[in-house]
Amino acid sequence: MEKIIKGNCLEELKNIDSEIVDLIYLDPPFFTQKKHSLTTRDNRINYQFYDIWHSLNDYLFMMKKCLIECKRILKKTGNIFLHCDKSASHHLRVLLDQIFLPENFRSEIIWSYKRWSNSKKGLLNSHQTIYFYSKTYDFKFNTIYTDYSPTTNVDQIWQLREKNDYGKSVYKKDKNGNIILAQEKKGVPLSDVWEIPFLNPKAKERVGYPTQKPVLLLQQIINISTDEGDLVLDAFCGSGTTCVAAKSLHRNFIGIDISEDAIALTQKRLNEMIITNSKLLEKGKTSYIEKSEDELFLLKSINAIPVQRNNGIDGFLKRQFNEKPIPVRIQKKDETLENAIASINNSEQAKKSDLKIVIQTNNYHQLFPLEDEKIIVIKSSELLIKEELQKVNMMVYNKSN
Amino acid sequence: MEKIIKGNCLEELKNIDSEIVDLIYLDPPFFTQKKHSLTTRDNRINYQFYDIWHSLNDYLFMMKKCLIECKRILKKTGNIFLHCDKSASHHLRVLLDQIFLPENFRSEIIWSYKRWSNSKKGLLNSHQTIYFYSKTYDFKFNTIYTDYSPTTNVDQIWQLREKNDYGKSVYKKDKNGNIILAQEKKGVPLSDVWEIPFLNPKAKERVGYPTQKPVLLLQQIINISTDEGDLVLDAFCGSGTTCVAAKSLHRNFIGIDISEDAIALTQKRLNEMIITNSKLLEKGKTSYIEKSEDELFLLKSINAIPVQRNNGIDGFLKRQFNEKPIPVRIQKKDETLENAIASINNSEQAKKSDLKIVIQTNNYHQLFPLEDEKIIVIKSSELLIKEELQKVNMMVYNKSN
DNA sequence: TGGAATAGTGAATCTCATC
DNA sequence: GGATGAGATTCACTATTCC
Repeated sequence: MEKIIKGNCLEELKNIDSEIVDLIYLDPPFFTQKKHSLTTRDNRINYQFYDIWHSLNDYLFMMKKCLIECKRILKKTGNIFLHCDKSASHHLRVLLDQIFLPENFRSEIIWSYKRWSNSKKGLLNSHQTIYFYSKTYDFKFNTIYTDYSPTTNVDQIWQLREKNDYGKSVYKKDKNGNIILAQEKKGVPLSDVWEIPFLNPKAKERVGYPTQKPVLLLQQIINISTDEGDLVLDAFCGSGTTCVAAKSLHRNFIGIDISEDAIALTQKRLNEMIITNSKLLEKGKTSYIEKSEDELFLLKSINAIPVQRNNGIDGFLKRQFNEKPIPVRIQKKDETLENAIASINNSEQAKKSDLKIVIQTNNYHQLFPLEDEKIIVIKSSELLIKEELQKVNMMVYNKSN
Repeated sequence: MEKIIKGNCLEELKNIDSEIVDLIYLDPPFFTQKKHSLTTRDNRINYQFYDIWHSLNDYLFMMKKCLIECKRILKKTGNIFLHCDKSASHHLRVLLDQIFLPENFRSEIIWSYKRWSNSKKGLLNSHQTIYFYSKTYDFKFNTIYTDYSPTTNVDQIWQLREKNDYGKSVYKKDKNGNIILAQEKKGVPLSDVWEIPFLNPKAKERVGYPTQKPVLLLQQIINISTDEGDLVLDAFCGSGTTCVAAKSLHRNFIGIDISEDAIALTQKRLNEMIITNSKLLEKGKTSYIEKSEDELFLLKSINAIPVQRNNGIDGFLKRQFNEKPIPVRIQKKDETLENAIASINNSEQAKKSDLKIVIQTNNYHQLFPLEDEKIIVIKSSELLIKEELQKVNMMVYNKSN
């Protein structure tokens, strides 16, 4: 079943039979008290909706009525996910406790992401909350396993453990004192903090609808709480992300939205089914990091900001010279000092600076006298220490002769 | 001021003058309805406390009274951080809204960590929430800057941009078509999701107290919301992490706890922060909780192992000389080089070494020629750069005359 | 006075030139 | 031509300026 309904969510929910839905995902207005508006990239359609309410009670009253209907249509094994942000999350969870009861609270999922924004006085917001409740204790759940953390001790994965007399966890041993191997391990169960990249402004998946969520987020929710063929419902479907995710995972779905534009957009997306894989998730954050730990410490020790993705520059100082940035280049292990200097000079960005710094890290290659006023060469502290130690060793050697 | 008070938090708070505290951190029982108990590694002390309540209302009534007192003692520029977990966070935030008002809500901080799995049905719980409210709009806040994301390229942070006629953002150019460089950049402001490792069960820092929080977490809170000399209060101080963090950052503090054991433990931890030189080596890799970040980076950049602050030594090189350790001393901000050298020479531990290293970090005091063969003085990279920049500035000045 | 325009942001993508 | 990498681009941001 694929159903997209234009209409008021409260009224439309009333038309749905009881106990037939496996998963409800709700992404209602967050009570931001703002008008949200965004235009498609071709400037042809301006999507907007008003998240402005007379009072908090108005908002909560609407949400309460909606949640009551949701509970009714949910199967006994069904789950509900309510997406909110800091604006009203606490009030919404109080509602959820009222309607679904505290014992059916399953998780507070944190969707965390990095975002572009100007600095403000205070901390940069970079997460939203998704409350996960089930209708009963007997809820459907598929455990997803993720990779072990790199710091995990392999011994702990392979060996069975038990609690000793003091309640401490120790490796279990048989009568002969041999360790006992554990059963098959699948990885670490998925945690309740989900680092999923925010839908990037440049992503093809973006359709120009404000508050659009990444398909990946919805796929994860659908994966843990439903099986193929199950019925998914989104009562505020907006740009239709839930429907797209459900379709891609072969689930049945019902999408409801009050806006004509939203319904049209959802239909269009279902026909095109454009889902961009996050390159960042695919390749992993670490694949973008080109600097070694040593280089990072060195940069930090001179109060420089590290930059990746640039051949000539490793970072730049926090202070400026002539109101221009001061780029820094660290001599690489097998690089001559000349090459290091050439490298920073070739960098398109560094060319615009009046002063550049090269940090020398080894002495394998002698440097001919430097003419360029715009380049400062500094020996790294480690190199200086190495040189001094050599001097002292020489003295010790000479004396003992 | 350093004050550790044994007593009921409500009563003790009442004895504190109004509007004198800069930062309150509260880590109350979370309403888990459980008894928490943990034993020290040597099995000698069993710490425990009861987080069992007659009803949610009982719990909230206690917290409400506590928060009202907190508001009273907080300065007009003061901040409060309330640490909670999923058990009652929503109710606590409703309380905070009531007492501190919604407009003084600053952030919902997510402390996320990796944890051992006890595979249950559902998502692995791996975060806690810290609510950040201020007393007024005019609150104290120090922005901390973090590194740019590895996916960020230099070009855009380096170049000034403007909106063109179509409202698109493009690089700004001068009359000659050259790009214009941007202002000074400090990095990315700290976000509200903090990934700080949960106390590793084997960590030295761990003292055997249940619900113990990492010092790093508290240091971050103290850093963003107070300056040196400010007054920090923790009304449920437990194992005393807040006090340790406050002391390490040179803040005054008051810690309150009802448990005799907790008070004793806090005192013990505070006392151990002053560690005798003789204990230094046997401890080996001691925790470096009191080192400033700058010193840490400097030590790391020369491949040295940081040691806890003592009068003479900041760290040891990983390599040895004459089969003896090489201690390192970093010249402090307001310290003459002579004093730095005297300091390391006076250190009991350093006396056993054949070679010592002093890293000079400023030029305020001239150094007379050094006779001592056993001391190597190295200028820090930052100082070297500073000197070079001064030279260049002089040249620019002379030329223009 | 207070909403609207605007100017400054940086994450992560897309694009396009280069190998 | 596929892979690579540098550069440009866009926005559920935020603070300031502008009427």
